[in-house]
Amino acid sequence: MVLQQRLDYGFNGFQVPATARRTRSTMRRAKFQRTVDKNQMCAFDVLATIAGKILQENWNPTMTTDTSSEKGHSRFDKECQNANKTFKAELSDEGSCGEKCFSPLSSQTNNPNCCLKEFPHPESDGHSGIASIVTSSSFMERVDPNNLVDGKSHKEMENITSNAKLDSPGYAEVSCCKLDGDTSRVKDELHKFENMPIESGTKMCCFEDPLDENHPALISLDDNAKLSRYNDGIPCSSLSKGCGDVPVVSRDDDEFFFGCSHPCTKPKSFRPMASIGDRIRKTLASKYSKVAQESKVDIHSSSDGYFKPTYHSKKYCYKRQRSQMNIPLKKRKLFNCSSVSNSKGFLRSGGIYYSPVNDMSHNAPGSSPGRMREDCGIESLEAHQQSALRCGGSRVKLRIRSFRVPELSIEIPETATIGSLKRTVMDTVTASLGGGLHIGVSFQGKKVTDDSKTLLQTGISLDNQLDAFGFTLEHNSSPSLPRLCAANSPHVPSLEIHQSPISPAVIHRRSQGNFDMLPELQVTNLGNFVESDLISTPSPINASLDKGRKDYKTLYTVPEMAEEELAMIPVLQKSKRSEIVQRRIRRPFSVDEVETLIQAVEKLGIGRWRDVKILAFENAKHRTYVDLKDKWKTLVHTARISPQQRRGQPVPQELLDRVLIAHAYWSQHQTKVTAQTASRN
DNA sequence: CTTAGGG
DNA sequence: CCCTAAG
Repeated sequence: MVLQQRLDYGFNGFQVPATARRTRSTMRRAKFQRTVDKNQMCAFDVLATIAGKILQENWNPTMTTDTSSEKGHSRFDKECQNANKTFKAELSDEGSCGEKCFSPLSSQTNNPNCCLKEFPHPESDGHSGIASIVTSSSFMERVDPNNLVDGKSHKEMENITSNAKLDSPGYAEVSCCKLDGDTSRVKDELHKFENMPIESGTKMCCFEDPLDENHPALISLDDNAKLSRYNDGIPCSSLSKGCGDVPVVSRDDDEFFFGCSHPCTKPKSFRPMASIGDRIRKTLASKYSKVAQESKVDIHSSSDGYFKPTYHSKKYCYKRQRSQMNIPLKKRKLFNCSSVSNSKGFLRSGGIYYSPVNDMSHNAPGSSPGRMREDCGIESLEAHQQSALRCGGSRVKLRIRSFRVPELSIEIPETATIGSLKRTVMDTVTASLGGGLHIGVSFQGKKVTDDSKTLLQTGISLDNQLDAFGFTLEHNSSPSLPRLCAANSPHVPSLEIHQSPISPAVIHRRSQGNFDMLPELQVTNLGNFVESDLISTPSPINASLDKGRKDYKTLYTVPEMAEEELAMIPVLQKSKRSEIVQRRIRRPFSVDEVETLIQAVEKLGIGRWRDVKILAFENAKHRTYVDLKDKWKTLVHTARISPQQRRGQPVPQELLDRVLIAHAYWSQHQTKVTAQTASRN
């Protein structure tokens, strides 16, 4: 058996650009600016739309190493093996919007006089939804790892940190994962803003220098913008919403909610989602006491060396989405927050995120640097407001610096290619985003739960300390613990270690509202902002806590093992934690197996799959009788279709003929028996 | 737990 | 290959 050392990457969140991206080279932060009329658009809608817009985009991971643009396997491998350098995982939009592909929107962002762009509603339905937008993106946020680990050098950490989030440019390189949005998407999504007033462009132009790289997204909200409409339970984004399984909510702007503007081929059951309001209520009921949900996306390589995420999608119904968006439809269950166990299933969604407070001007009073936020689903997004950004007497302008997605964890072999790594990251990211998102709003340290309140009623006004205003992205699956952007009462999660001979050691965080984690990690979590680590540890021994690593929040090490053993991990985790649901690795039946199956069925008949299993596949542990039944089903189907329609490893026609014969015989036999039984009765 | 059937 | 109803 070949043992293969694996690298385990723990991404504690990708950085998602606040708005559309421009060129990769400029790496500017997008600014996003909209105007909302009074009472026409609730705040949640605006945020939801923005978040959804961003997350709808197709992401394509781009790996870069070190600070240079050098790419390549050898370089990367070297980096990984040294395990003391950093890498950057940049997710970009598949090159579809490269430098040659400026949208009208982005192409004007450098012109201060033309920073606004109006996009009339494409549909000539009388609506005149127009939004203003300013883009000036800078997605590269760097951090000096040496400053994060209590002075320890980065090399001492013996791992690769990933995605530290600081907003100060000019630091040494650090690995980070980013999601770059496609500018054109912004334009598309702006169409969703119907019934919105047209605001004079000149009114908006003066807020910020579009060339300023640090300028985040801007949202212009009316003071009286209501927070209510979001209560209708519409998620702002849901990548996993295939046309079929997810209800397309009938709503004026439902097209925005993913993609299914075209009728689905198959109507499926309508499964309404819990409204955000309900979830918030539930959340408050368990305020600060629930276990922080944390999940990982584990990716194991199959025997063919191709890396597969935990889940694979089967259908792609996403508007403008490409095949890389492998969001399994069934996974939506795991995102459903109605069940705690389910919510733990796929995404280890309890990320702890350390909000780097490098921009002190935006800090809430009394908040300490390195304040910690505890998430159960998605990284809170930073929403900084600037009173200087006011425009008009009754509008509140918010600045969202970036959206972030929850922690991700992937695992790949050392020998994996960069392409494999990209695919892995891609799958992981898309999977994590697949559950859809909700927006949470907190103000002055308190979660705003009444969606029907206006901003004024909530106390959000121009003269407020706007920094006390925070937004969070929440998974649909999340139990939705409240997350506070004001760090007055951060609840520090605890740690919980699970180790087994096979399953990786996992440190789970548990939100208890108090400090009960290991002191060492407490210090770390409070004092550092490193978002995630890449830990390459071939032995579970390294998973122990006292390794002097102070910057990690999650340890997830996988011992060397063979492929088949590796596939057992989720099973063990599932049985142990009752949370991890891992799809088994696909193992196509060989011709020999098919023949064996046919022989057994010919002998035993259909419908005795357990006997077939015992008779013919006793030693094939990975073939359950359900598998055999399924295989027979597919064999029959295969035999009935034309050879041109068949896919996969071809099965000899002779075997297929036997399948048909046996199936026909036993079907008839069974029906005879049934008929005889029925006639007897 | 097995089986059957839809996804 | 997953999920679930049904027995």
